[in-house]
Amino acid sequence: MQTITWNQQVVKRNNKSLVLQTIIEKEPVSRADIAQITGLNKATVSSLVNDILEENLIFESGPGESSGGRRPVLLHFNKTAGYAIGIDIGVNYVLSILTDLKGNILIEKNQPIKNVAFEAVTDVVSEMIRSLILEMPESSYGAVGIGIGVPGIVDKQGTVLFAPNLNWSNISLKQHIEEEFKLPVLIENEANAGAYGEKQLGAGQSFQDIIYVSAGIGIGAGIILNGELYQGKNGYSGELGHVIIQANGKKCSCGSQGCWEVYASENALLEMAPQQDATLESLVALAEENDSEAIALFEKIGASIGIGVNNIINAFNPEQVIIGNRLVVAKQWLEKPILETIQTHTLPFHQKEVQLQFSRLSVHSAALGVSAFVVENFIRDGVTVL
Amino acid sequence: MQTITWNQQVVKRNNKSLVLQTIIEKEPVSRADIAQITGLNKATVSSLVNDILEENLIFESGPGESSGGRRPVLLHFNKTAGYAIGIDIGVNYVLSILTDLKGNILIEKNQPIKNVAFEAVTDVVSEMIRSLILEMPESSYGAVGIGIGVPGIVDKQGTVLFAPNLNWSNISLKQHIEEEFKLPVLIENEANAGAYGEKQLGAGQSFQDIIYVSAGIGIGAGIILNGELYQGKNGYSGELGHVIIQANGKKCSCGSQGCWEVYASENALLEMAPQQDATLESLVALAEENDSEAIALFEKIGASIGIGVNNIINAFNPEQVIIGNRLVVAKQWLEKPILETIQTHTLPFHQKEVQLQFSRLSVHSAALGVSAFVVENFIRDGVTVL
DNA sequence: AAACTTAGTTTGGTCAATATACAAACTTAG
DNA sequence: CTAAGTTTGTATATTGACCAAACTAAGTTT
Repeated sequence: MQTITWNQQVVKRNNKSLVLQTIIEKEPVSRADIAQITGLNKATVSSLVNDILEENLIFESGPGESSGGRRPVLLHFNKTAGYAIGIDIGVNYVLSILTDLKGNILIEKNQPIKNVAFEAVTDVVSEMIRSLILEMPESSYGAVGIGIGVPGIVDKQGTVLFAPNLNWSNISLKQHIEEEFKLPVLIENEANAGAYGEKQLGAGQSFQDIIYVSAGIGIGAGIILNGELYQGKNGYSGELGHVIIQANGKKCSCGSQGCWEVYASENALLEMAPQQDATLESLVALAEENDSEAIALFEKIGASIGIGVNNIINAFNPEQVIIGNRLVVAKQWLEKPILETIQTHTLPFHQKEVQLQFSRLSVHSAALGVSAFVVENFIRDGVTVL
Repeated sequence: MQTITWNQQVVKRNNKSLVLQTIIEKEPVSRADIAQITGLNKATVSSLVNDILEENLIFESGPGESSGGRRPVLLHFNKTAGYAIGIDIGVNYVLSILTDLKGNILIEKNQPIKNVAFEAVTDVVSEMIRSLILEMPESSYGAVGIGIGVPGIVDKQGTVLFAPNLNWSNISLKQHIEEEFKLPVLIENEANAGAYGEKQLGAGQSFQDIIYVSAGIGIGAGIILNGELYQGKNGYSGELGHVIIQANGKKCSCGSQGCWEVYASENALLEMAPQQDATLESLVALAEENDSEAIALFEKIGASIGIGVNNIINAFNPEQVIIGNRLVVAKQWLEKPILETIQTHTLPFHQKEVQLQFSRLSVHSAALGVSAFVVENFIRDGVTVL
């Protein structure tokens, strides 16, 4: 049984968080505006704002326009009160970014990797973090945390249980990085991270129920319900790539048969290509030259993606489906077959208002997602403790 | 933006609810126990308990066992302070129950129907409600509400958007019943109701993430995440019966192809049966006589159910999957092929700890689910208003 | 210049939770 | 059969958070 008791401290913490969130979303904004938006009393807002001012998370600027009376003091979110580090570990690269508290990228580093052994990768990651911290501007709070996205199954303790493409299993990544840097560290599945990134900073900002499909070498998915990432029982859900769309179909590397990703991923694309040495990029190049074979290939993949998206819509009835990761470069040829498949398969009631979109943050979805996560944790826990 | 402000009233409401919930779950229980369990101060508990006593929702009984000091006053939930009405509208029957506030069934009425026209069905429903109210014992609050489960898509306003098997569309059921009885009315999809029933009173009581598969004439699903029913954007989610498990497969009545329910529902079973006039009951009778053809048929259906359950587990990573509704009578022959399909298809990490179970409430899942919903709403809203 | 508006602060009040002290009722050791 | 210790539950005063209302500040409108 969950035993959360409610008292005045909880009330204050929540209201303070509400005021801060309002400032972040609506800046510049006056105290009077906040009172109006939140329904809190002017006096309460004033008091809470003063608390937050002392914490350096917001600042005042010169008076704004009068609307017929005294001019308001405008409040702004101090997005450079601290910085977050976001890392995206891919199968053949490590991408790292330093962002301010609003998710703007200040520094970006990208390093190809060949050796995917745990020690080799974490060496690269550590080195990148060190250099980001060195190059970071001065600020009140410094680095507020490190977020890492991983292409694999991660549990709630930050252990990478299984990452087939990296050949990792049971790696205590969070503990390892936390010990080295003594900062809050958070590990998330790459698709979950991408979903959160798009929700906070990209294509999904005005939606509450979003499914983000990470269509890359395999297929993963991040599921956002009621505005929050759904994590399943053990923290690992969203293995939508292994939903069966063809009973007794082609063998999948997971041991099952007929999984979605066998028909709709980058791997599926390359396997179906007639060329021996095809890459996603080479096929896109062909399609751009109007090569009908390449275009037909993309359309076939698109139809298969559509089958899975149909399943997602019927199962979750989300407001929005976002397609992300590498296959986005072929959007031009994929979009139509996906939409057609939905139109001919999905229940009309579910189809009616759902939005299909492609990633807006491109390669940064996952890194921005974990960095946004870090910021959220900092704002929620870190500051109220002060 | 959601603008929930927090104040002392909210605190009190939540703490009061916490205390009442504790009494319901742990009765008989003393004030001191509650303070210990909830973390609230003894005095606070005392005051809140007195409030709830005045509302007649709990009562005191003689002193309990001493544990070395003064003997405690035991508190009990007054489960007969009011009664809830639960209705399950099926394709060829209407089942109605009167329950106390703990979900015990006091009166049950079941009436077969042939005419599924809206007016005919609501006449039956109204008549049943009237007679239940007449037969209801005296109590402080009387009938606290009416819940109705419907085999179709229901929106958050209680309108039945589409119920193919009843041939209903756009029926303002909630409004209609509310006007007649002047009681709170709540409409829910049959599978959602069943899921909630099993969660509160049946097989799912100790789990937080549950998928309830309603395997009947069609297939529906109720999705419980973090202990709460997931309702999707418009209140209609969980159309898992129309997830595609065979791309370009058999035509489905929904207009799509290869939907799960085309392969795994009661309809699928009857269609595959060699006998012209087969029914679920006749096939079960055959299987009980060891008819190998009938048994093979159930096993085939079981394997198809397994494919869909695999998809559910990989997508949601739930703690428990409950199979309910009519096909449960064939549990004996279905269980093994379902489990085998999961073992050979589902990701090992997801498979590891998930429970597969069959409904414990049998035909009452849905009716008990809506009735439990009514009780919950009453306890949460109804009483705090007093 | 007077009247009105709007922004933000100060003051005093209310309410819920809490700490503390205490009474009631029971057990146990000698 | 006491006396000491425990446990349950209540009474009282305090704390702290929000709020309403009065007030100051700084503008606009007529």
